[in-house]
Amino acid sequence: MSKRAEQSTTHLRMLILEAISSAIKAEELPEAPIPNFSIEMPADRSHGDWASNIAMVSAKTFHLPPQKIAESIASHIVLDNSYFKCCEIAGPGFLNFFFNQQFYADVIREIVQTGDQYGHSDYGQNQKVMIEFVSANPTGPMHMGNARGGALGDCLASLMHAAGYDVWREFYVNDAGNQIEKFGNSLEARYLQLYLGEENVPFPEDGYQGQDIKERAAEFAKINGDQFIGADPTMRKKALIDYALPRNIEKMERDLHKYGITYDQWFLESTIHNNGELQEAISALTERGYTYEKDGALWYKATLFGSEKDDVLVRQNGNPTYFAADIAYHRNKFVKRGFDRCIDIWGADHHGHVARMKGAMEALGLDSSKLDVILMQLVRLTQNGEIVRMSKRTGKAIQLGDLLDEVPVDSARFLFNMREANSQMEFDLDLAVKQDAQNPVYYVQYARARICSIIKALAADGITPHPCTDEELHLLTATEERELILHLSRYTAEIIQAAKDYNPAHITRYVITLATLFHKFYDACRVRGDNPNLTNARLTLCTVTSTVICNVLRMFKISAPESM
RNA sequence: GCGCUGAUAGCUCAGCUGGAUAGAGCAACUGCCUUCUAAGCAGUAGGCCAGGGGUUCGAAUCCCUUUCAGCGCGCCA
Repeated sequence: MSKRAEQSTTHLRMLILEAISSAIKAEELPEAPIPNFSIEMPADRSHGDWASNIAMVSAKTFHLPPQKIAESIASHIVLDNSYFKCCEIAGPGFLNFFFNQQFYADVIREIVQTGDQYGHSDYGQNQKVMIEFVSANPTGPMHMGNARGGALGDCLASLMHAAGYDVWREFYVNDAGNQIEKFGNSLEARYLQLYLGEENVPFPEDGYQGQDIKERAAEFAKINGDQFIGADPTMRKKALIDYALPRNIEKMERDLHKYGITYDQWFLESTIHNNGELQEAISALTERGYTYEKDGALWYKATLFGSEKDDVLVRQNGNPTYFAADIAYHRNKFVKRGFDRCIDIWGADHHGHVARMKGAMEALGLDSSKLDVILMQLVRLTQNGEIVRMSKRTGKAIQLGDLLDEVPVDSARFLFNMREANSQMEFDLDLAVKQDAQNPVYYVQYARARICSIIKALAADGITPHPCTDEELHLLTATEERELILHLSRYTAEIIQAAKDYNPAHITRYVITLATLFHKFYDACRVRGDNPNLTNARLTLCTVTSTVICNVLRMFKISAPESM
């Protein structure tokens, strides 16, 4: 909600409490502790702009029927100098409050004044928040899950920035460990196959099958020729990895950039292996007595922190596990870099890892509640009504790059943020490619384009908006106008709510509703008319609506064309 | 076997920490363009909120349970 609206609810709470006091003084209500009560917006607008359940929840303590309590409060409440014009008693004892004209006028003024900052708040108090997302394996191209994670993470970051957090975007690059080994083995096999024939060089069973591996090997061969055929296998693999890995990372960076995503940092897992922090983290656990040796491996006592079994940190062969590195990485986020809060976006198939990771934070003496993991369900890609399978291994899977070749970025970013992370979603390729009304992103953009068109058409006749007087703004009394202004007034609160819930989908829904309310207004109220005062007020309403639509779209890095 | 998610209109999904007759968009049907973009609006139809218990003034929402679905329980990442 706008500052106005927010003030209105805290103010209202105070007014209700004062009314109860007067009612007690007048001996209409007995002295009794007042329980917690809510002030919320009813789904049905005819039930007021704010409704309170005070009479119902206090029925017990006052030993009176809710209706009676409501009547007493209503008769004692003083609404002068507030944003409310009246209070009604309804249903089982709800108190329904209605905004007065001044409220609507002030909402519009506030948006005019704050402009592209409207919606921003200091709710987050500038806390340092890291959002780590996508973090795809650099061993191959990114898939559809990464596409969803990218849209989600990036928009969430912008959302939290708007809510007053100091946001940091990070990509964790798994450039160490087992899968890099596999990567090397796969590259090596493809490289050798080029010279020795596919039938003479077996491809590793657990190798990466993708076409991209062949391509990288071929590029490498083009540069280096056959000089590595007889080389030491370790050297050969290292050379191949050193060639291919940076290129894969660059490709991801390029693809994500095309997608509108720029990270503050690409954090290499290998840095933690090399700078001693991995060892530090392990030592920290050992010092606290949470490790032991068994079967030649170093174990972490995860069972002390809620897990069903302990976990290996250092394998028998001396190599640290992924989990050990991940512990060190998260320790780095909190201890070394001092983030107040860290959000990880993971695929839902990693949910088993969440409790372990949080447990490990506790084991290190860190507050695990500062680590939040958003689990993202998989995306089902559909086309022509059929599910398109995706697999990183088949080499035929639809990749993020392919998606962006087909689907406009605006469309992808919006559609991936239509559903909550935790719900499985269907991504309809046909719909995403379609540049028409069925695609919600166009519906929203169209509303804004319409506004631009109105402004342009009126300007052509010399009618331009100028600062509104109260008198003019008080002319906006139609239901469609009121509904639209009311919705505009809630934007800041919606941002805060969405930030609290880590849920950008809340905002895509908000802006769709905003577009709908504008279209309804457009249909019911003509801007151009005989009354210049009303025209000016409506033109201003159009302008502030456009401001809010643009604020949302800009926040999500979606374009807002002036004409369509 | 243990655990994590989820189940709401034909389809895709909302429904905020319990609130007033359960919502939207697609799809179907009916209307609305000599007036600011019809990429729009209005209307009709569509529901035992998976089943069953409980908690209370009040449950789609909270608790228990059953069924079904997806996933996880590696010295993989």
